[in-house]
Amino acid sequence: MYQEISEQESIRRNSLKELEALGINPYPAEAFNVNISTNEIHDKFPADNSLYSDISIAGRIMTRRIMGAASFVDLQDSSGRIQLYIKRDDICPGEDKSLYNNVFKRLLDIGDIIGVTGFVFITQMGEISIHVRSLKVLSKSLRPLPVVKEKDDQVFDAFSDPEARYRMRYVDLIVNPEVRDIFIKRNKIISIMRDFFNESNYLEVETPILQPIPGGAAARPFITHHNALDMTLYLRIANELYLKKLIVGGFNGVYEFAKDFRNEGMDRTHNPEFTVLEIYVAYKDYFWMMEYVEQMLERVAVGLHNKTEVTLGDRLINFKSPYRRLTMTDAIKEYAGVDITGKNEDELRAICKEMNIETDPSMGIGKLIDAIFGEKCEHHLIQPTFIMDYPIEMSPLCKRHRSNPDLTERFELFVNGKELCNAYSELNDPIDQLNRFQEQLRLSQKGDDEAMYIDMDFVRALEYGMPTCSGMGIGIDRLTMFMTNQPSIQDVLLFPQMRPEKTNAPIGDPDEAFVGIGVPEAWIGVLRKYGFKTIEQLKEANPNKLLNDLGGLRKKMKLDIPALKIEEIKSWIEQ
RNA sequence: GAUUCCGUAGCUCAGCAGGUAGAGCACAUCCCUUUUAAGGAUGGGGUCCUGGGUUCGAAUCCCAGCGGGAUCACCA
Repeated sequence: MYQEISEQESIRRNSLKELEALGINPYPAEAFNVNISTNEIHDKFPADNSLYSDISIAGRIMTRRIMGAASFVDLQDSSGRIQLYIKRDDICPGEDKSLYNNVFKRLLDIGDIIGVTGFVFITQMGEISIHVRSLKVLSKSLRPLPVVKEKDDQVFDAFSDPEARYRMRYVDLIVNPEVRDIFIKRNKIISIMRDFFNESNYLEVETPILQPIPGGAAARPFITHHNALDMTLYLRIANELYLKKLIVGGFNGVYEFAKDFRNEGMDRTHNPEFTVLEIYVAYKDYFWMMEYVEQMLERVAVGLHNKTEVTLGDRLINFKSPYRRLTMTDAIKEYAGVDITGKNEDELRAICKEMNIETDPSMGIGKLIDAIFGEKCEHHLIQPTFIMDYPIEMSPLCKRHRSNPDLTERFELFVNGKELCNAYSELNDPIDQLNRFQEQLRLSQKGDDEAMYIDMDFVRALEYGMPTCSGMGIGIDRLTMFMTNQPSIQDVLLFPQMRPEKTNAPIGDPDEAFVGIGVPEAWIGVLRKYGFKTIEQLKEANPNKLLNDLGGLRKKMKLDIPALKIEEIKSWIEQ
């Protein structure tokens, strides 16, 4: 196949061949011994300069400033950048200057990966740099990297096209250091949480992603098929039921950082696959869990920022505990100005109508209340706020409220007007659980396509007895968005879901095929430019028209190649 | 799904009362031994997203499609 490449790519491929011709392997197999990183040098030099006379470091060439027989290179490794000073007569001590003149100056490019040895010094301009004694090619880059420049914290020509950044995250990570930082912070968030749970002696577990019944939440699942078992399987929408089965099994506390999958819309806060932390702890209730969440988030914020306040857009969010607690009824009273206590379905529908909130007939009491809350309250909840005691219809896995049977012991934590956590005193009454599942079934028959599936194995587990228990789920992607001040979920996912790219696959027949039917090599490029990518296309052409057009192109492009004869063209086509 | 904006060189972008496609960086050749958005000289590089239409003529105007962003709707 033939792949169209740009001029710059073609130059780099030629450089690659030249390197090989010089006996330099552009992709060597052996390890390169690195004994220091760029940030270590910046941290410790020159206070501790005795250590930096014999260093060995590797990274990517990010910019070059060539000044005759000496050059400066910005080398980037995983921790940052450092300037290299490369002097011809230092890396080429003998008569042969080709390593500098040819290899470094001509055959290496921005984006190539090299290893160097040398010593650290400070230039006249005051920049800590490495005076290079030897240089080795570690990997040749065949595609030109976007060149981002910077002066006085002002960035020039940033690689900023979101589509290109998300599709080619590797390039984004190379040239945009703040992107790398987001993902380092994301990892740190998870580590802090994991440490926190482990200190409590809770057990990290793994539960099935392929589930026969997509339980534990209400959402449209991705559906797949297992061939050997010849059965439908679903990618999990939640792992809640499995984790609770483990509490039945006798673990005191279990947690899982889980990828969940939901076959729904995508936007700034939703990706079809996303990460959720769920944790379940025996003998606790939702009051205990609120305090645990407060401690956890405070610790994450301090771990990342050394303080509990976190900047989010033009707001400052303070994760210092305790957080405000508000029942859903009180929140609606406060922000919507109505008391929903004791209201039936028709009355709630009337309230919605009055407030211009859209409803449909499938909505029960729970969904109607949720609609009012979503419309009138959520966006007010900027600082971390626990909303407690949700209507029972909305929470089929949650324990009935200890003092009001129409409510559940559930809370959600809202931050910046968005839901961050969801937690319950878990329902452990197997008979009530089955009734609630059956109620969900009725809702789904009524037309609610988000009602839950019934998992009879889960009911059976509860029948063996689950201790009182509190569980909590928190969206790791959203938490990362809050903690790193990113407005879009795509910016906290390394590889956000995208529509397939227009194929950039190789098109057309290779050079050999054209040569095979007698086309002179010099003409192959012209034919491609003219639109003949395959032999088949060429054979359908009119020879006389082709002769005329190619002759015209030859003149226009000032090609220094022999003109074609009609017999030649006919012979290609007739072969 | 709706509305709206965008798609031009490797990157960032200009060009759009329709008339031979531009800049900076990057790239190539040359000069330059402590520079740093290095500098100087010269040069090459384009399916103007795709397909139709209007027109003597379309990157530019119109229609459709593809891809992306934003807003809204949907979404435990």
